[in-house]
Amino acid sequence: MGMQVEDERTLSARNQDASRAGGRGRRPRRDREATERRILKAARDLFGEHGYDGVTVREIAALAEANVALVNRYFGSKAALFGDVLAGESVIRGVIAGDPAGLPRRLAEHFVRQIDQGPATAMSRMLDRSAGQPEVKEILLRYLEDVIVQPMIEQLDGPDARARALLASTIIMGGGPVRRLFGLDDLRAADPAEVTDRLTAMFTAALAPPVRHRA
Amino acid sequence: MGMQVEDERTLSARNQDASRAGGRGRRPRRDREATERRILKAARDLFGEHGYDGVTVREIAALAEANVALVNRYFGSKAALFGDVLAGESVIRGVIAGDPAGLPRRLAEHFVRQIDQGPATAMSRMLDRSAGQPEVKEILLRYLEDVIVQPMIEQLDGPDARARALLASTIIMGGGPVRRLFGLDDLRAADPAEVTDRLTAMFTAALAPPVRHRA
DNA sequence: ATCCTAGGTAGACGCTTGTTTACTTGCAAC
DNA sequence: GTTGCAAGTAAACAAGCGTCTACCTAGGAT
Repeated sequence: MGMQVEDERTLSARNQDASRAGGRGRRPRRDREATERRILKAARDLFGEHGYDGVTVREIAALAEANVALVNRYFGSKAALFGDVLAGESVIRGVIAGDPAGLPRRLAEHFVRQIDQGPATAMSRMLDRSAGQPEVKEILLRYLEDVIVQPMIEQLDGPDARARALLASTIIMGGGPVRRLFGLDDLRAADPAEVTDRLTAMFTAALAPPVRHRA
Repeated sequence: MGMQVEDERTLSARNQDASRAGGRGRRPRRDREATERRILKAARDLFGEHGYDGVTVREIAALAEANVALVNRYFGSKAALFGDVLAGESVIRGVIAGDPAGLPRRLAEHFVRQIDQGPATAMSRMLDRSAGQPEVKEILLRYLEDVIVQPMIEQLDGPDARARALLASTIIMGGGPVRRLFGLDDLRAADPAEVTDRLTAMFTAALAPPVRHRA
């Protein structure tokens, strides 16, 4: 059943026979691509768990079972690697996309889903605890802008769309620290349907166009 | 060797004027208390601005115009100093205290006030970007528990009070990163009264007792 | 005038960080 | 075989961290 799985580790002779069909036949002997992939995956897991500052390149290399020097050799620097990881993360993108009317509920369900999934969701923990160096702040800001704030704004009618999107972002970004610090037990103890309803109302309050009067 | 100290530093002999006894006759010769106060103030400012991990004890000592060793001598450790700073911060305590019905609006007004005051408010930035070492996480957790979550819970009726308090905490804790990363201009651009109303509705959605369809 | 103590200081300790250098090794082409 | 080159490695680099020790020194008590 697992025949076709691209097992990224341990196999050394497997990837040799997979010679590129159409292109030039050049294939890495010791599979640099696979190593890069392992490093990237390790970085995604660790950054997602502990944030940028909470992870060392040595830890990344160890988890990837690669040499420390390769991290910098292949990705340039720790910050650049962080940027690459961020570029690959786009779960929330799909959550925001859709019909504007259902946006608050989709965000709420996403939030609750993160509670159910436990503390293993990668993205959320990257948002907090990751702005040590100014360079990283830059990378993080660009990501949040492109993936969360701007897509939201495009769905919003009425004035102050950006301010409203930022209010909703407050809930999104606050979820990480709260889950990480206080744990998940207390949130799980509550009825998921009701938590979803509450969060929907919270997001609605942040995002809904101003109600002048009932028109 | 017998040379007099030229004291290139801005000598702190200025604070000697408190030599005359007030009440008890005992007064420190070189005023340890004043030095401790300067260190504590410097720590409060810097931790508030950059969080625990973003500040070094050398920076604290420099800002306080004190020797680095004194930080550890007087406060035990950097983590303990952080705890002392936290213990002195209690603005939000007064915000939460009051009649339960007005709690959401008070929280919202506090949030807006932080926008108006600019990025200089100490507490908020300490909540994110400050959980590097497990020991610090412990200190931070205890503070948040005692000052925010528990006081909130005591004001809440109905089931799942803790989960509801955590949802409200999400907004509180998310505000820091959002303000820090995205700046204040876009939030300031919106009508403060409307932002306050939105936040009030957000906090209400998080905190209000369940409505139980046709209860 | 001298002593004694507490406030203050300089410097080093041991450790960790991200990064780089010099080297070795596997593997395909010759 | 031998060679060439990229993949991979070990070790060191320089800088920064929190902390601690040994040492000065101000200045009231004696």
